[in-house]
Amino acid sequence: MKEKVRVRFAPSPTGGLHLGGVRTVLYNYLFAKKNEGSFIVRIEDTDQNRYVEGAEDYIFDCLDWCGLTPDESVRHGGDFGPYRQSERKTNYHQYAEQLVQDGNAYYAFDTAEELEKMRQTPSGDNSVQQYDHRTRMNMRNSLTLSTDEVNQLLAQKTPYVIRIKMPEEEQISFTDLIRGKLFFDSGVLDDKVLLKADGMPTYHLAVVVDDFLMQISHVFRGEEWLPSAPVHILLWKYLFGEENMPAWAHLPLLLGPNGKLSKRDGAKYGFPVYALQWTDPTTGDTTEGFKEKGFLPQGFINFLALLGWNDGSEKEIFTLDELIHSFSLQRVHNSGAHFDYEKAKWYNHEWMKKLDTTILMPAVNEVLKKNGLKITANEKLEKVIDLVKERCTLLPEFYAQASFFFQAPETIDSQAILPKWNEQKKQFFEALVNNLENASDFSAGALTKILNELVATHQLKPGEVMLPLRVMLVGGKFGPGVFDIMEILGKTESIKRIQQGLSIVAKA
RNA sequence: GGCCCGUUCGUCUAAGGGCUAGGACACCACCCUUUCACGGUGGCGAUACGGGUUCGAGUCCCGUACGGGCUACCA
Repeated sequence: MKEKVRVRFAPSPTGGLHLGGVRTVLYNYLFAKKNEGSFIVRIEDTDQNRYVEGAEDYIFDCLDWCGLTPDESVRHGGDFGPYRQSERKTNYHQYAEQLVQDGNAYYAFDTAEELEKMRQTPSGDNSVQQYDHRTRMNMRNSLTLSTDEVNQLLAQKTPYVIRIKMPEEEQISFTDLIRGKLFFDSGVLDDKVLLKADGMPTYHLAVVVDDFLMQISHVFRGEEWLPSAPVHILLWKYLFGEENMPAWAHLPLLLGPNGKLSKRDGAKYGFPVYALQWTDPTTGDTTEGFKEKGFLPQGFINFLALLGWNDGSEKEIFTLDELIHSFSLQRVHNSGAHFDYEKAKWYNHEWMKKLDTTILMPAVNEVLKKNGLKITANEKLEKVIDLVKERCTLLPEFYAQASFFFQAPETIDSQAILPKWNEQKKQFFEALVNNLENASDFSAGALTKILNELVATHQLKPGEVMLPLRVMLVGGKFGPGVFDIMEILGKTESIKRIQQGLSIVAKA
C-alpha cells in the first residue's frame, strides 16, 4: 500500500449522475478525508462516440451541490493532470506496445464482420463464443500472421486493435477490501481489447495506466467491475508490478424495486434517481433530480451514506464531518441495497428539522419566489420557517405551509365552519375583532389570554372557536398554532382576515 | 449458457458460536395536540432451504434454491 491515500472517482460523462454514482463518490470522499488523503476526479471520456454535451459540467455541478469537493480534477487543478483521459491519449500507446513486445498482448486486424461470424459459430459446449485462447488462433492477428504480414498490414495503416493475451491456465487472485480473497480462472476470460482502432485505450488499459500515473492508492468502484478485475490485475502485473497495485474495493450495487436501479425505475415509480436534473441534449428529455424534488444535500448525502454502511451504533443522522469521522470500509456491506424513497424522505425531514433556519432560508425563499410570492422581510421569513419547518418533508411543501403568512388565502374552507356556526359564535367573533383592535400586546401569550377571557363571557369553550378562527386566518384545517400565526401576521392583517371570514360565512 | 458476487422483518440494517434475534423507515392502534405535524407508548413483522461441525449456529463448512452483476473496439 502506498503511503499517501489517493482515491479517484472516474465517471464517464455520458448523462445524468445516478444515485449509485453519487454513493461511490461519497465513499471515495469519506475514505480520502478520513485518511487525510486526496480525492481526485478523473473524466473517463475515451469513447468518443458517447460524447455528450454538458455532461462533464453537470457532474461537477452535482458534486458542488452535494458538498463533495475534489482535491484534484479538471476544474480544481493538481499535479497529476490532465484529468481528462481524452487529453492523455499519448500516454497509453506506449504501454500497449510494451505489452505486445513482452508477449502479453497482440495486434488484431479482425473486422466487425469477422468478429460477428466468430461469435455466431457454435462452440460445442453451450458457452458463448468469445475471443479467447480457444478462438484466437483462428483469427487474423499477430499470433496467427507472420511478422512480415503483420508489418505490412501496419505499414498499410490497416485498422487494428491491441488485445491482451489471456493466459490459458492461470489462477488470478486478489484481495478485495470488502469481499476478501477472490479467485478467477484466466482460461474462461476473453482477450479484451486494450487499445481501440482509433488509438484510444479502452477502460481496461486506461484505468490501470492512469491509476499508476496518478499514484492511486485505493480503488472504489461498483460491483459491476468485479468480472473485469482479473484483467486489471494482470495488467498491473505486466506493466507496473502487482506490489505497486492499489487496493481494490468493489462496492455493492444500488437496486431499484426490480433489480438494478435504473432511470426507468424513477419514471415508473415516481422518484428521482439523479442527484440533479438532467436534460438530454439530443432528445431534450428532462429528468428531475433529488435537488429539484426538494431534497436538502445534507439529507441526500446522509441517506446515501447509510445505504450500505453504518457505524455499528443505532445512530442514523450524520453530518458530513461525522460521516468522515466514523467511516470505515470494514463496515461497508457486501450485498446490494434496495433504494427506498420513503426512507430517503424521512432523512430529509430529519434534516429539515435539524438544520438552522438561516441555512434553510435561501432554498425556502426560492420555493416561495417560484410560486409567485415576494418576500421582503427576512426577519419574518425566519420566524415563519422556524414555525413550519417541522411539518415539511420536501422543500416545495413550504409553499403550502407558509404562503398564508405572506398572502391572504384566496378561498377559505367554509364547510369546516358552517355546520356548527350560529348567532352566538358570530357575536363572539365580532367582539373578538373589537378586543383585538384594542390590544396593546399582540404576542401569542397575550392573544391566548384575550381569547380565553372573551370565550368565557360568551358562554363558549375555546375549542368551539379555535377551528373557525384558524380557517379564517389560513384558509383551512392546517398550520401551526393559531396564536403563533396571529402574532406573525400582526394586528392589522389578523383583524382583516377575521372580518373577511365573517363576511364569507354571512353570505354562505 | 459460462464466470463472478450475494441472501436476517416489505425496505435499510444490528447481533462477528451462547439474547425472548435489537433498531430505523413504512403500516396499524393509543396518548399528546380542539387543525396538521412534531413527540411519546405499544403492535405487526426476519435469520431462503437441506445437510454437516459443535454441548451450543443468523454467525463456520458443503449442497440446493433464489436474487444480482458481467459476458462490446461502453464505461
